Amino acid sequence: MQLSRKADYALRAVRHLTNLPKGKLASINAIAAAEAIPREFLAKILKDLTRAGVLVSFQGVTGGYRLSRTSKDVSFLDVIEAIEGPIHINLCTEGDRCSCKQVGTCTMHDFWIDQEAHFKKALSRHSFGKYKKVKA
Amino acid sequence: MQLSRKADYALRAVRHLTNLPKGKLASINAIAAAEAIPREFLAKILKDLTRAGVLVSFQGVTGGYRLSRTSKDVSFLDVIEAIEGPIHINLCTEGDRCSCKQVGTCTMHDFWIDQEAHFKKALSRHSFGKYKKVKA
DNA sequence: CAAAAAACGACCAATTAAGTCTGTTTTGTA
DNA sequence: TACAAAACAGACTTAATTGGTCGTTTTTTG
Repeated sequence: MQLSRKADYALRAVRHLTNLPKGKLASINAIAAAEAIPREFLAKILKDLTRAGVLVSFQGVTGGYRLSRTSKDVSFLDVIEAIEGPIHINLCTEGDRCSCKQVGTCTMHDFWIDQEAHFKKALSRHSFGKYKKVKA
Repeated sequence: MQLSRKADYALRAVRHLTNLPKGKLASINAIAAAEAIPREFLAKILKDLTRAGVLVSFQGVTGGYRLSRTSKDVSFLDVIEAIEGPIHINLCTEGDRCSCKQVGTCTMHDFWIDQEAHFKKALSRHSFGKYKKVKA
């Protein structure tokens, strides 16, 4: 019942990119140093975020990463799900993988569906706009 | 970011005990069969719940388990924390184990504290009274 | 071309999750 | 009193996941 280290690092990395001067890029090395994240592990994380469309990457000697869109349009949910996949607070809410469906009607199912919806909403409403120090 | 199978089983077991006729006990075997939980695994779970004070157990041939108090006074939080220990939605909210404290002030910390508080409140407000079929 | 950057994928150690197995103790009943 | 049925206790196992490392390749630019 805890966010993975990986997802937490991802959030920190994105927060870092939020405060980059417009048009600038940050390298893995720079982010790793600034946020105290193991270099190679961060490399994997940034790759995942790029594949998920949260970041844009540039190769080559002047390369690096930046957000793919305005920080206020990047939510915690975007980042977490990019790393961990779709959030399911209980096996029970994964639909097909829920065993209680076969046995009968699970009376606790609705509760978890509600909680999950609420949590996801909170995460999706929380954007990185809040972490921008110098507002453009 | 998901409830453990163990905690889910624990909730189902407690729900089962909620609907026991007053004064009656249920054995591990009975619960395991009714809720489709592996017998030996459930035994450990019920032991944990008993140690945590959620259930009361009786040994001997007519033994078994029952709730230690009214079902409306047993919350999801009671059960989950009995099994998984104190809930911490992120390493960040565990206080001492949070690395960001050393580095500086973590701007995301408050968000997690809030979310955790909200989630725990929801769990603590959700009691098993709701799952009682025949209301005393 | 050399340096610096990202991309890719194999590998690894430790921990946790989920469950099993074996044996002990307690207790009501035939 | 012996037996059966129940809980108690804890060691053990297996597989998956987590958190992270390493080595190599590709891209880009001064």
